[in-house]
Amino acid sequence: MPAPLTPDSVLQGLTPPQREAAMTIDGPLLVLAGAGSGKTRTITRRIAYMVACGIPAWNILAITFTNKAAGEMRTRVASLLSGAGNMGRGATVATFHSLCARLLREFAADANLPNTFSIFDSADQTKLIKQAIKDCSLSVDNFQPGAVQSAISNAKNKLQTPEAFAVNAAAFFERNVARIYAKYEALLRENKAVDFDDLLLKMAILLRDNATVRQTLEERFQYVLIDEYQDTNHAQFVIAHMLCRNHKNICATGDPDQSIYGWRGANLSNILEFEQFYPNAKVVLLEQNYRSTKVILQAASALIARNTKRKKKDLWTDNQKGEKIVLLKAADEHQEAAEVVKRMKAAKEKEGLSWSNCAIFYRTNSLSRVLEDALMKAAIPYQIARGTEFYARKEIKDMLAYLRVVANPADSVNFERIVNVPPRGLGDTSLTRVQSFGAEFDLSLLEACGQSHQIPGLAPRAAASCKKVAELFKAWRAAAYPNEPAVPAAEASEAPLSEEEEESLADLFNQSEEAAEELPLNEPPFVTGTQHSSPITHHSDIRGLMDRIYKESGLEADYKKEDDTENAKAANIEELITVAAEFDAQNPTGTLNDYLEQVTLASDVDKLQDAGGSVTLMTLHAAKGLEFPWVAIIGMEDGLIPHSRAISGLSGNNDDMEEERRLAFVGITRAMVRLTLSSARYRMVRGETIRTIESQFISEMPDEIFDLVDLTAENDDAGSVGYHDEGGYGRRAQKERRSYESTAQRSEADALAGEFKRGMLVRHAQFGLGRIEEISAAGTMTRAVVKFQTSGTKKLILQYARLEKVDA
DNA sequence: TGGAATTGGCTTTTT
DNA sequence: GCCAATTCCA
Repeated sequence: MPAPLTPDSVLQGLTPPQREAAMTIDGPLLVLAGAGSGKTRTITRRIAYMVACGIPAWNILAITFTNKAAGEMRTRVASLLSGAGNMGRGATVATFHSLCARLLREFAADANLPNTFSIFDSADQTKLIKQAIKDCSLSVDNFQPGAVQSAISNAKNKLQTPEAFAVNAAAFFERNVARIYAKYEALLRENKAVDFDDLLLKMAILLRDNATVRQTLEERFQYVLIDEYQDTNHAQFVIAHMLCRNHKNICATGDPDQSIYGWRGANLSNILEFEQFYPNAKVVLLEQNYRSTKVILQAASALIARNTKRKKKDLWTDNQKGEKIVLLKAADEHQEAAEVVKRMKAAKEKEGLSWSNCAIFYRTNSLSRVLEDALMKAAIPYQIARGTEFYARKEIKDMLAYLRVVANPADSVNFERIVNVPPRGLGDTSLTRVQSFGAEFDLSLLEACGQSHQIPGLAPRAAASCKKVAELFKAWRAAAYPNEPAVPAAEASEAPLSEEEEESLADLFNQSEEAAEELPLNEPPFVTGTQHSSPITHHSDIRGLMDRIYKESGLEADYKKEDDTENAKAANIEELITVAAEFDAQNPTGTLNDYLEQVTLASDVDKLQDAGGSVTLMTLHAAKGLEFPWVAIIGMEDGLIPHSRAISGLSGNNDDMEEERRLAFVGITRAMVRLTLSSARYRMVRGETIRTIESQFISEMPDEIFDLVDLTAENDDAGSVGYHDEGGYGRRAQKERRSYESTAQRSEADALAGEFKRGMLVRHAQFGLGRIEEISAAGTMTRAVVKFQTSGTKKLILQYARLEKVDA
């Protein structure tokens, strides 16, 4: 019997500031929660407190950053509210993206969206952008899809429609992006799809322009809480504030020092200027840290103090002082990884930790490989926070593409992906014909396939193959949506195949038909052929649909005939089917769209298991919000942390640099007891070994908190060229021969990088006297940022700049 | 048309 | 060094 829920009982054990935050439920509230200050605890208690005060849970909306965080919050709130009966049920806890997806489905008509839209992931998006570029008769070489994609994404985050974007587009590039953007939007519409950014943009615009919808939702969500507010972008800002326009019951929690998503459009001023926006807002600071040792906190505070864009906040802790931070300098990345692993193992044994107490962070995903090798060699279990990796596999994407087309037959992007997978004799030439036919009569690719017999110039065999595919999809669609009248496209393909056509296709479709026949008739819920059973309406059966597609599409036969031994593809699909079965079990009323949405909006951290008994590897970004007793951050090098892209400072200010510093701060503050920061003197980057420089962030923290472990032989300056034994043969030798010159340049660059150091006084023939502010090694080029006394700050390439050292 | 072989390009972070 | 896209060949 859970204790009765009273406001007092809910607040038990909170500190005065936490209590104040939890008890402020009406009006705007900003909770500035330092790292490890018990924010989640405060938020969950706050929700429970509201319910205890008589606010029904279904009037409460909490928005988190990841699905995992949402899940955790849901669980914690549920256990706090277990004694609250009905009043405690029905709170909405979701991420911005999943919330918007859900609401846009509910208000599809108001949002001017088709009722079953698909959500395109970045890969789909890229394909569509490429097509848009081509459709604008521009070249993919001149307009890099990636660059266009981020330009469009930025525009969407700022709620700029193509028209609005065009108005502001002055330069050549922007003007063309405006055209591409408009075309891209048209293509999305044709595919009945929205991209990630659209979920936010369309919801924001709907709330902004449609008073009825706004009122409905404002009544539904009378209390709104937004976590990780420092990472919200403009669209999210608009959504949040439109939802609270009248009641103003908005609680934003976050920490400006942990804002690490500026590159994705997050706008730090959302949190910095919260009080300007709501002049009567209450602000609560949570400054006491319960997580880390004094030493770790000291390091973190010293580092973050270098930033200018922040709200001053003094973290303190009652925890013990703790051990010094290990500053590890290795000769190369292999030694670095081996040593980190060795020390982790030692710490585990000495201090009685479990593997799941340990985590290793890095700036870029590519750094995980060396670590994996080292961990495998040491036979240590590990997990990588890369849940999306599984979904990125070809066979998985193919399978999901089938499902996506079933859910949304207008999705030509995904249809194109699998129309010839497994091979069905539909190559480029055939497909182009189908495409142009579809374009002419305003049909989706699948619809065009259904009418393949009318397509001029299409080889009979290809036409028959098209028709067959269209029929497969018709059958799957009917099975998945038993209550739906047959779609027109399917009707168009009524004409039965001629005998000849059947015959000529026999070899292509042989396996799949056999497989279909083999399906046991009573194996629920599907029966072969066009018989209609309708289990889906009553019970989610993604698994059944997937099973059926796997067999009938010919994928299974295709994968299984592949050279025996390790049948990785088939195994992965089986894994996918297993996971789908879990979805069915957990979401009995879930639809195909729900499933696809979950899969598409899943993030890396979402897949992490808590007590897996294994070491956790992840990027610094993914580490946000987590904590571990033992932490190592590898690759503490200039160009990595801070990343070279931030150093080169294309944005012209040092916002990027500050964000990198915050990223390091986030990493450091994840550690509870032990922290190791490591760097490698030489590191292989994209197949080239480069000489590295220690991260400037190291020098921004006080020396005395470090315990230096230097494994590099200090005499390698002269002999550095021969450091790496190159076994030169094969393609590598070829490449080496070709790039002999650049190799020579590189050792010169290495030498230069060794010669010039940060802080050094130098003279330039043209710019005069200056001081080196940064040094960065980037491939064959070593760059220096030099602040000149009279000519300002310049970025120079050392090889060409001919700098002279000046002795003070 | 489809598979194999070669080449060029490239990497920051993710909903 | 790795991957995707392109080219080459049966």
